[in-house]
Amino acid sequence: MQTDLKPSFRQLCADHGLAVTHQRQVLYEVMQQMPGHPSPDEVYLRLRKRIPSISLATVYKNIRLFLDSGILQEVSPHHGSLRVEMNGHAHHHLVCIRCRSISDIDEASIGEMPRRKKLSGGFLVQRYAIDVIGLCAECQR
Amino acid sequence: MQTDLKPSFRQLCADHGLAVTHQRQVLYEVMQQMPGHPSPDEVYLRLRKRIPSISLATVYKNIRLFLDSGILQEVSPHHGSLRVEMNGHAHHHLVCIRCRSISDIDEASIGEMPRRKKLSGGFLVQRYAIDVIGLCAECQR
DNA sequence: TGACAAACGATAATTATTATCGTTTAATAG
DNA sequence: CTATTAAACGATAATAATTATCGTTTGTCA
Repeated sequence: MQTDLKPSFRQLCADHGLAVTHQRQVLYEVMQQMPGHPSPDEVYLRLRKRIPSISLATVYKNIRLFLDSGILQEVSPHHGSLRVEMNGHAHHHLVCIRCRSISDIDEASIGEMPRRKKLSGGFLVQRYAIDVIGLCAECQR
Repeated sequence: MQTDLKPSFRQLCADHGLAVTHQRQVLYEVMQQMPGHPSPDEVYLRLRKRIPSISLATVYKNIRLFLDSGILQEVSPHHGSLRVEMNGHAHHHLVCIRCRSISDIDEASIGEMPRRKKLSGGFLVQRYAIDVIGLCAECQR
């Protein structure tokens, strides 16, 4: 009996020109079973239960591959290294997916968010940080 | 002649219980002159022009101190390590400043952003990533 | 001014991630 | 169905970013 996850992953790989390996297949399945925002290490620990011989490097390599192919997305578009915010005014960020540049944009220029103090679940809102993700003028050619 | 930056920094330190050292003072001044989103290393390179003997560790220690005191802010509330987004639906994030947890919230629950295709400067919008920053129910006590 | 805690500089340690390389495996042509 | 070959694997070294350690120096406050 074939599970119906396999064919869809096989298709996904075909669409992106990736070879279908056992490791990749199980990696993908394991991640699907981890809702939320797992780190590569967390994925690795889970994956080892199904493929004890798997390497952490393989996990990193394939997660990067999935991200670069657009099969998966990162939680933060700029998680790389610490950046200090030196713009004192209320503003948000334009993040270019190609050149990775971050530029500032006035809150007024993109429209205000409807502000609420409390959200469902009792979360107390302090501020909104909005990343507008797309292509900057330069990178559109 | 005293520059009027010094007294305000002195006050800032007093408010947050920090000692006023020469290194800290110049670090702060240098960062103020770097609009945008400098990295610790970029700050270090600039700062060395004014205090050649300064250590990179001192830069890191004091930036962290400033961040923890709330004197400065980070560009991204979750820059730490790579996180994979496994929630397929359109959603945004509630980021707790205390426990660092990231939970998902439906786009509908926080109100829609006014969507535009193009922004001033020719930026081509692909999607919005919104972080609602504040305190989760747990951390409010 | 002098004592003491805090901050400094140098550098070791840690963590996250990527690169290298010899071996194994999947794709596919015959 | 098997042989060829490029791609992927596992182990591990290398790199980059950040934090910890520790002996010395400096700011704070009595």
